[in-house]
Amino acid sequence: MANYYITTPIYYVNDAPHVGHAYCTVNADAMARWHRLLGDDVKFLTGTDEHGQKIADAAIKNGVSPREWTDQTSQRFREAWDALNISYDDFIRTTEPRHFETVQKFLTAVYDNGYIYKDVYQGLYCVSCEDYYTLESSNDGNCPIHGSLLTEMREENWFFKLSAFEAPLLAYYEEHPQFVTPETKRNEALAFIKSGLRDISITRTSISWGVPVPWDDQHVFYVWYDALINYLTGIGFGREDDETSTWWPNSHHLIGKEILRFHCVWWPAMCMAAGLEPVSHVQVHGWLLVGGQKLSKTMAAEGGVKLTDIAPVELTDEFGVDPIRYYLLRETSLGNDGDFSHEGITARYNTDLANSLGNLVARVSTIVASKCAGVGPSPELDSDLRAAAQTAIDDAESAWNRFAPNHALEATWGLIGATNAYLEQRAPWKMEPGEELDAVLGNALEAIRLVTILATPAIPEVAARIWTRIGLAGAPSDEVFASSAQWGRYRATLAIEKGEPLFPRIKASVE
RNA sequence: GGGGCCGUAGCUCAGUGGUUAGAGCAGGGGACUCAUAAUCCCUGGGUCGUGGGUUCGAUCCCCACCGGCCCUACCA
Repeated sequence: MANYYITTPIYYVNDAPHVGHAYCTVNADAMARWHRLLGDDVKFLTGTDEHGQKIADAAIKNGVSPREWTDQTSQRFREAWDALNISYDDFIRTTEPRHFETVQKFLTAVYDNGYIYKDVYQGLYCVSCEDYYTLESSNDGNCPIHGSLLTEMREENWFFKLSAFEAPLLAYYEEHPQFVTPETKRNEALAFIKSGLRDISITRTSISWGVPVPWDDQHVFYVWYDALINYLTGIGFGREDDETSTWWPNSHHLIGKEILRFHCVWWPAMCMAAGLEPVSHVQVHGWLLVGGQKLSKTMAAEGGVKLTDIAPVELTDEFGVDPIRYYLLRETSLGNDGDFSHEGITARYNTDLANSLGNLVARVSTIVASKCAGVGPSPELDSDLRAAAQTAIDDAESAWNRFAPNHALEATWGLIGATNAYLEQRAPWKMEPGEELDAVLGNALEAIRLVTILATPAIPEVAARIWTRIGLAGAPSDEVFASSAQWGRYRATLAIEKGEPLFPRIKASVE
């Protein structure tokens, strides 16, 4: 039993929810569900990032106030997460009063500790990007993306003394080898820190859509700077100290590789500056690619199907909620880029879900119905299947614990394969009713029971349905893993149901 | 310009401290018929991107190059 706090990034509401957001959120959800299964106290936080000039502009363009605009767009993320059966415990919006309060408390602490000072921000500005560049990061004074000439801008800003944290960050990395995973991403962050850190501008005077700077009412905080603090808002920093100490710093941020720098450099430094221990773990994931193409909204120009064009709800409507969750978790290993395609979803669906799992449940329940009068027999303690089950349990447990859902599911499906092979070998359909038949079917049912437990973080709805079909009351997530994930616990309390196919095969690749 | 990642069987990906390089899917052959035309068994010589280097020996170490990608300080 432990406390487990996991977060997704808060998503920028200028963008519609797409598969990339879903990928990250589903992974976090599976981890949250896994830890609830272990019996941990879990807090799973997601939400939306709602400040910044682009949001304010978008609102004006649509003829509504920024508040109304973000209300609408934030709601779309909630709808997407509802469609994907995301079990978040809290949904934060950076426009909420609680967030203002935490941000102001946090940054006041940083200010009081002497890590914020006023200076003139001077930089090269690209109107198209709405962003600043340094001379080095520019292309000889031209925008590296648009190629247009950058204009010199000056603005009085408050700065965060990031440069003061180079040594403390390196020490923190040294003392916490698991701070950033996988290791390649950790190396990337370390290389960046070692290359030298510059102070960063954290406020703006040119816009008003943001969190006001408490000690200077001319300024609001720069959007990224208030955004990171959401992780503390969610656990009551500066408002409910007990809540904060319950969940922090032993916490987990799941993030995409493109925001590594903010989470692995800025954020721990900010925490240190506020006198707070940094988050204990940042898990970095890669990107999904469509047809080998990278899909971010900045590369929209090229045309073709982009990941950002695919709404999660379209996918769940087409394939079902759990199949999409399964695909997102199974297909790629967290940390590397992965491939995303309709064909891939269809293949996973048919082979893993329909043929392996669905068919196993169907064939077993049919035989139980016809030869055991619908009552599930008990398993043998010394079954041939027991070793395969134990391997699956051990491997899946270890994989879930190290943020490797794909390996957890691979291990789980290993047991499904072993069970199908076991049935083939024993051929219960040829047996007369009796002890031998009961033993074989009891063992198969027990294997199925264990599979549903191991798979429930990924496919909670279907796992619960299978649980019911094999005659068990409640759901696999009702029990604590340590006691339920043991061979020999299967005892039917309800009648076995044949039911409709759990995953009807998909004939041709759709569309 | 600078930093970093990737390039392994038709496809999607594992992998190692340097011996005979792996899985799933697809393909081929066989078995079975309880099951969603499902399942089970057998079947994997692919220049481990290219060219060099180090070495007795490299897919894995070093260098260069080609191709794809990320970051370069507001896009999971």
